[in-house]
Amino acid sequence: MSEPTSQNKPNIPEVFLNPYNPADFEQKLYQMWEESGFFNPDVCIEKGIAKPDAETFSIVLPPPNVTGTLHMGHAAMLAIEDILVRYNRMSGKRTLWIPGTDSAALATQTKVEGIIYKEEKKRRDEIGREELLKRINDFAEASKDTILNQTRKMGSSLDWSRYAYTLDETRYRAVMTAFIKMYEDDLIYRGDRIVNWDPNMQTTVSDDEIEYEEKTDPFYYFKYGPFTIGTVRPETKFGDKYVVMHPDDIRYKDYTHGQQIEVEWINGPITATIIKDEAADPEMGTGVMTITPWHSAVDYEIAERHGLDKEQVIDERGLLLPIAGEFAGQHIKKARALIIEKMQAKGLIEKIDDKYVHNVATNSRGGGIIEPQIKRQWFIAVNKKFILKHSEIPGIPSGSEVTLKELMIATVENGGTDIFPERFKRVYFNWINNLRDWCISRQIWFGHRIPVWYRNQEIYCGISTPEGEGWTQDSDTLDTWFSSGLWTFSTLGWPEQTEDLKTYHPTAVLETGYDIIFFWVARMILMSTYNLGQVPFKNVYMHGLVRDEKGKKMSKSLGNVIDPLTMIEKYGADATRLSLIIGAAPGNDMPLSENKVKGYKNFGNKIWNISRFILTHTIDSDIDKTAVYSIRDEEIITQLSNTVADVSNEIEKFNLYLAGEKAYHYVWHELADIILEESKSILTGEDKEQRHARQQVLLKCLTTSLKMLHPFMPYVTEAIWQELPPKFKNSELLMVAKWPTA
RNA sequence: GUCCGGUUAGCUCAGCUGGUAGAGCGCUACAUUGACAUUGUAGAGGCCACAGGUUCAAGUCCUGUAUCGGACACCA
Repeated sequence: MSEPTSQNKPNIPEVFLNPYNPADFEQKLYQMWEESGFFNPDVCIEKGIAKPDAETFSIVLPPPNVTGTLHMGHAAMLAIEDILVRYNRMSGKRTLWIPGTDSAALATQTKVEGIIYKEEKKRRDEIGREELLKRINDFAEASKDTILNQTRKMGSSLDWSRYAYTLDETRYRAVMTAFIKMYEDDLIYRGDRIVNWDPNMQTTVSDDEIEYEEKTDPFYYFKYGPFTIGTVRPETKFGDKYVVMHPDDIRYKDYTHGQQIEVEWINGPITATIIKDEAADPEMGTGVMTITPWHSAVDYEIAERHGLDKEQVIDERGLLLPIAGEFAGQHIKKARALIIEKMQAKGLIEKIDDKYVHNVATNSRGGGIIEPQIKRQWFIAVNKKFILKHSEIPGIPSGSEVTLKELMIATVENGGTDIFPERFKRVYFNWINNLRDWCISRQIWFGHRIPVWYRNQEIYCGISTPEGEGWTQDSDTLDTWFSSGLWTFSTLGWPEQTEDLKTYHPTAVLETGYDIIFFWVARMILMSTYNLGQVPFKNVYMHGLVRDEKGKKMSKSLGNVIDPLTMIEKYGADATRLSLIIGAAPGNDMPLSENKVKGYKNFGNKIWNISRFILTHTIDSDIDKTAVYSIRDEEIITQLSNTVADVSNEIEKFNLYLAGEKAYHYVWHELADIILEESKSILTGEDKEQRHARQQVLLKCLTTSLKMLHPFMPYVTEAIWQELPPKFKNSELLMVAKWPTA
């Protein structure tokens, strides 16, 4: 008998003759997945991939800004979440990953206003609320596909049929329902309080949205009657009629609280009142200060403690008010020098320090320098008691009298929500303990408008305009984090009691960067525990920031930005994903270099070649024929299932970096370097039985490895899977193949 | 100021509940037209920041020091 010639021997698919080129496959594969419908758990149940009563696994995608573009931070987030989702889907769970976008109210409005001003030289007021909103909405609508398509490129197996947008109809109902409920529970109130005012954007900004910039300015020492006071901001000083010192400061023991003295000041003599308060630090300068309660949070608190007058000095646009006398109407920036000139002339300046370094508050969402102002705003009371009627939160029985702050603490303290890595729990508690009432109103137009109407002294809160004439709606909109806080359940259809809500809430895990633990994580816990009596998610997994190879923050000015889309184009999505996973311990910043991505592209090709080699030698194999395994064959099989068990275990513990590394190491340095090498002689040897057995072992190694690698490298593994002869696989799509178990 | 991390091979970092050190990249030598243009084998290189302590045993636990970084607060 002669050996079959290459003519009549079955051939391996031709695609394997060339190296794996991701660009040739990725788009087609994604389309195939999407069209299969398996991103949707309902379809998985329908087609028998998941049992109707299977455990659920749900994640909400932290919604990227609707006008944004994909950066490495997104890419890392998508890689991590998609690995969890694909693993759980293959494991037979009812797996749901919900996509969405965020209106990013302030940032988006700023952007569009900027464009309009540049092109038409028109400001917000000249355009009008309705027209501006239309333009912003059009802009958001037009740009949303950019980020969504870039999200697809990473291979994200999101259920697009459940796409949510923070401003769409369902989310609008959720926001209104939550607001009204909180209003009726007296947890939302309106008050005059000092807030962070952005004179550029003409809106308040929350404490968390502020960034401090270091600046060097002159520091002035002024004569204030018998005292010397210091300031960097002379332009706020016109109304300073209180002089504050520490009660124990012996230098000023002869002055008593409430004592009045006459002092010569910027625009003439004024009556000053002595205030003794511990907020004055005796170590600081002369230990004496004057206060400006309307424009400083600390001063405001002192004034509140002693019931002092508060006067506005600077208006909302940054112009001085009549209290400034001859300087009234001038912008603070220009007035400063003139005021100093006048003070100099009056001999009220003792000394000037030229190089005083201090922090200036700026609006991190694209606005300008923050000017504290007292304004009438809406707040959420975090320390006010109320009755939580229904509760599934550990340690909080239904009907408990609680505060929102207590709910936020209990959720994490009692393990209703677990945070990884552990150390962020402390960060979370620290923040909650310092939490003040949350200012939720914004003076911008893009966003959910506050559902409150006014008529004379009447006030009405409801979803639509009240009956009768003469009502006007509050012109403010809600902080974008108010609607984001509802995200885990508003995306599932709340306030309707939908099947989705019953099935998928609480969600399994929230995966996000540690930089938004306060903005978002804490607020979701607040909103979910309050509105549903449920924790929003059982686990929080914090990833670090993606940095360059030297650990520096990526920034345009440093020129060290690595663009995920460029990486996908050059090396493929699989390589990009792996480079963001391996070597990235949870919560630690991850260094990334183009070389690293390149290295993982090689790995993709390695898998490709392993497949080609195994297929070449097994394509003619009869898998139905019984195989007699040698001891070594058994050993290989055992090692394979141990590896899978190991990888599964690390994924369950959220140690994706270990899971990825172990899978990588097995495939390259065990399967390829050792098993394939030793198999060569067997495959070309004379012993037909031994050869047949080894063929079956290698096929098993191949299909199992492809499954094991799929969550990490979905494209190349699926591309290979599609080329396998049907007799070698038990599922048409690798994406829904059953996760191997020992 | 308060809190939290880090300090391990030339570089970037792993090392979970304590049992005399690991990966990737880089480097050196050799092999290789090969399943692999993207390969393999072998190798060099670390008193695990420092000083004490607990222990039969300490990168690993405790205390302190140095140093780098981060978050938050304050800044008249």
